[in-house]
Amino acid sequence: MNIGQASKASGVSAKMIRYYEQTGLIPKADRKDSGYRDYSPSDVHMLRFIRRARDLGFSVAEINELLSLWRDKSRQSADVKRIAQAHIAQLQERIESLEQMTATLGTLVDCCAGDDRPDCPILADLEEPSGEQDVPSPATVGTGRLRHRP
Amino acid sequence: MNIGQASKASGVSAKMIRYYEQTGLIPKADRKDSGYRDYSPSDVHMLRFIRRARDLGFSVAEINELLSLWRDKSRQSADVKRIAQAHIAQLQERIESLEQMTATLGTLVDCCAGDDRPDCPILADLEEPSGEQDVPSPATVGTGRLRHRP
DNA sequence: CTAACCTTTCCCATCGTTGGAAGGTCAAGG
DNA sequence: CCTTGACCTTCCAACGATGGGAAAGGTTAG
Repeated sequence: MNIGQASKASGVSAKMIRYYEQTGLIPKADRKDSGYRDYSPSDVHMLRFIRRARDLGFSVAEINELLSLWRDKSRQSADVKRIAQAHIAQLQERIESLEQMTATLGTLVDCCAGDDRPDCPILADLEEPSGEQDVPSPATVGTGRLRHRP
Repeated sequence: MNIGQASKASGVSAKMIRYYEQTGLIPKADRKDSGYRDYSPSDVHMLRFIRRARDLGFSVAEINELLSLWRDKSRQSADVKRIAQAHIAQLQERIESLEQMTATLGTLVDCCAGDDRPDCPILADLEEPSGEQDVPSPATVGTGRLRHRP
């Protein structure tokens, strides 16, 4: 199976398949005489696993953990559960900070006349935050990102 | 005022101040004879504006829009309101997809014995998604990111 | 044989941010 | 005066995950 077919079958772009190989997330693919990479159905299986985990917001580093547990037949489901739970906690942190942002912005928008007068409470707040206490813990907001899927 | 003092006063790192200048988000700073950048209190004011907007999850591109409205004395608050509302909609989209992820993961974790047996429903689902319908609209998930704040 | 398509590797860009190296400036103290 | 340390300058690189594209070669149907 060529990379293009593996890509279609797994939903992972050919570019990303090569990238995952290059960074060691997946083992180096077999090569045909032509030099083309050759994928087996079980490779596609693994790629779909990765794709699915990405859709669930796991980082590649986390997927690495999951993959090694997946490959390890004596894996303990407790380990997987632990990783999943930690990931849920991360997601919830992100949700909370996003909700805080929308709440703040929503308040500002509600206060905004939205007409053609130049007095805008949104800009005013950006200049001089009203509550002084800005978004609760900006330090914990970042680090996690959502994936780029244009 | 040196860049370090402007940084402390605004909460924007010196690195980022230079980056914002370089990319044209803020105008080129005045220079002292020594070559050091020289910042006025109103520059610091602008930097705090930027900082606050980043905390609210605006992208630099969006901040560019906000800044030009801010600088434009005849700005219409309707324009600012429009930008803020669009941003809220974006944030809500992200929240929804994150909530979908946690819901799916939560279900899996609940089904997981969490003991030392190798049968793990989480891994099983990653292999063969149960609902087949994976996360609702993964295509709309990405593109927006949270900022990197280690 | 040729056209159309696939694959290969390689480099570049994105976005926001941090890190470091190599070198210039400034202020205080010996 | 000179040294020390804190600061500043520019430039270059990296992160993570992904896409874009070029140049070169393989494969396949007509």
